Amino acid sequence: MYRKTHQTIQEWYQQSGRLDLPWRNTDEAYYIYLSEVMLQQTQVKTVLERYYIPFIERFPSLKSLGEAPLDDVLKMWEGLGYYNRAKNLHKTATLVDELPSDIEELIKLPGIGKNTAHAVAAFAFHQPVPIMEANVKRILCRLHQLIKPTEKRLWEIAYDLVDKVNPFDYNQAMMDIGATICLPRNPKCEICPLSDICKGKEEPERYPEKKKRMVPTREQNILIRIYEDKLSLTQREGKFLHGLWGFESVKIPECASEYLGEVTHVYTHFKLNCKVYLYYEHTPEHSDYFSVDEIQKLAISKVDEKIVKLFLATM
DNA sequence: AACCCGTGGGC
DNA sequence: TGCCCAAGGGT
Repeated sequence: MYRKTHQTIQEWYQQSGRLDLPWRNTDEAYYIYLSEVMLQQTQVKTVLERYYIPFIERFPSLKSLGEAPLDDVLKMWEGLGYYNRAKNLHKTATLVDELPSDIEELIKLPGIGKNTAHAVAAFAFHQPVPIMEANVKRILCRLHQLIKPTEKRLWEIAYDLVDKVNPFDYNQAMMDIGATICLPRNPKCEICPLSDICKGKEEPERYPEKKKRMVPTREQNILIRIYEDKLSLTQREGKFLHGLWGFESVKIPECASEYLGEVTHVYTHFKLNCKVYLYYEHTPEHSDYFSVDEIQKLAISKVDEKIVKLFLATM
């Protein structure tokens, strides 16, 4: 089954695949696992140019990662987004000495879902299983003209199509085909190695259904408390920007505070509009205070980075 | 199943 | 510009 298709995919991969990606040229399971977590909902270019190598240099082994303070891990993750990934990565490093090879064991670890478990199994342990990320999903939808498929159906198709002889190259190839040929818009069907078995190539952009997003706007008042030339920041505790340091959000700014200006930021699900106020404390409150230099050593989010810049620009 | 969780690329 | 979207996981 699919013998010819598998051969075509393998030939395409050797000719046109992204063979030089660093996580494709290592046997170290930790390095492969790390790449899978960093690449969740994150483009290859971002991970490749700014995060993957520095993170490995700072935390060269699962052991060193587990022994490090979470704040250090978050600092290396700063700017990459979805910070629960860093928290779960660190947690997993404290739980195991080595990554398990079984999908059932991998999926029990925090931050490893069905896809990442399959990816680690296929790429680190060369198991004959398919993966199921954004590129593969789009390809499978087009191959079978699926507009809004269930996860179950997608996995059935994936297991049917996977090349069990060379699952590593097959899975890497599928992602490359999705990233360079089977594009969301204007796919290059005329040069696609899968075009022989693709039922959706006449109207590829019909599959799968586009996501529609609501982007409401939220208003916030940010209060920068200053005491002896140092700024007050607190470490966030909820799910949002977990573990990162940031400025305080208040309902009503202190009446003696000075209006600095506005900062905006766009997230996936909402737009944030911050009015920033400055307030000089007479006595220190129960939060920590940092100089601008000291703030550089903390892990903070993009919004708070913008707020620091606004503060510096108005001084 | 649907929603929350960040940031930046690319058009 | 504004919008879609990216090697998803947790709930």
